[in-house]
Amino acid sequence: MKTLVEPTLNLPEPNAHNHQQCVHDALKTAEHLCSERGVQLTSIRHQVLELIWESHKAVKAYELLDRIKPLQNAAKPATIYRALDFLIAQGLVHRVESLNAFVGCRCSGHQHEQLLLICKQCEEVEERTAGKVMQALAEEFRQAGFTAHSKAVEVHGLCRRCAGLGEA
Amino acid sequence: MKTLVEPTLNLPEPNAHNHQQCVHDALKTAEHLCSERGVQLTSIRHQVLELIWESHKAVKAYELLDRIKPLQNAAKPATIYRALDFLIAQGLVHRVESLNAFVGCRCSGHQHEQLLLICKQCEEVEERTAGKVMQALAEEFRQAGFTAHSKAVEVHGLCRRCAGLGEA
DNA sequence: AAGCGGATGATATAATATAGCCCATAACCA
DNA sequence: TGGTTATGGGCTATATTATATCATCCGCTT
Repeated sequence: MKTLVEPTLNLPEPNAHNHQQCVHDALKTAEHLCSERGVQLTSIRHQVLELIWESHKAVKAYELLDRIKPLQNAAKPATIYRALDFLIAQGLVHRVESLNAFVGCRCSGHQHEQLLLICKQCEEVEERTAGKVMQALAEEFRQAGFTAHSKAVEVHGLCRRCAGLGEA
Repeated sequence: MKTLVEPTLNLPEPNAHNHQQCVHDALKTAEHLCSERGVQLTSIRHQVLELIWESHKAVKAYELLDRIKPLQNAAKPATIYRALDFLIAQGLVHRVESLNAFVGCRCSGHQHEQLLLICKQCEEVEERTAGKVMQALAEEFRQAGFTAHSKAVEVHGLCRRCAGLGEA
């Protein structure tokens, strides 16, 4: 299986962190989880996950398709959507509803419902556990007599860095 | 301008309320707001709004298109999307991101960010102000240094009635 | 070898949304 | 009066996102 990494070359890497490490951890975690669960993190699925983790931006399905073609010549939309379905089912990827796009999940395997902070400027998505928010939601559900199955809390705005640059 | 109402005939109207009154109020409110704001609630926009309010379910753009054709023979996708853009900008309609669908807004003209409770069974959307949730969100934003521009809090699950029926 | 299930290949098409150009109307102003 | 602009909307085309369906392959079990 070919690999994709090509250490992000000289892309301006926005948030100060060791992204290679970050990707590496995410992939290792995914491998362990799938192995534990007895599900197959196949070559295609692994490649899609790797592509998603190339940045912390939400990425579109057809963008993934274009980018996987050099590696999987036969790739078609269904190829990507099937891989995404799997990755989402395993909690390895979030679907960002408001963008029709996908982002790597940092809390893979945990059950936390997440808050996604989506920066309009740099397009990066920050994931937060936001316990208080989820508690307050739970109380709303109780009052409304609503049985929640899935929560999508997506907020668009400016991240700290981009807001800071705007002011400067 | 033709009208659409045809008093919901014998559709099983789920939630116990006077829906005709409900629609009437929504339309009147919309008319007043647009007039106050000096924007045009044109015939097409009014018809689209009326169609959206036919139920409390989220409705798809192309469903609206099909349903408006008897009245607006020339209607094309852009006809609907333009009307929707307007109605959303005026806060008269919510876009439900997780469904790519649209629902009438009950708090038109107010600035409240809303919580949308979307029932998987009856497909109705309940809108709640959820002050505590929004407060908790605000606190998260502060911690994250995030400047929020739009919040979409959409939850899928079962409404009180449908959950009740399930148990029964 | 036969049969099974999961993953993928291959083709087609459905569903959702926007771009771009033109024209009609109304409001405003020189 | 005539020019100019802004807004709404018709029309054609096309972009983008997503799924359905059937065939094939591969590893595993019997």
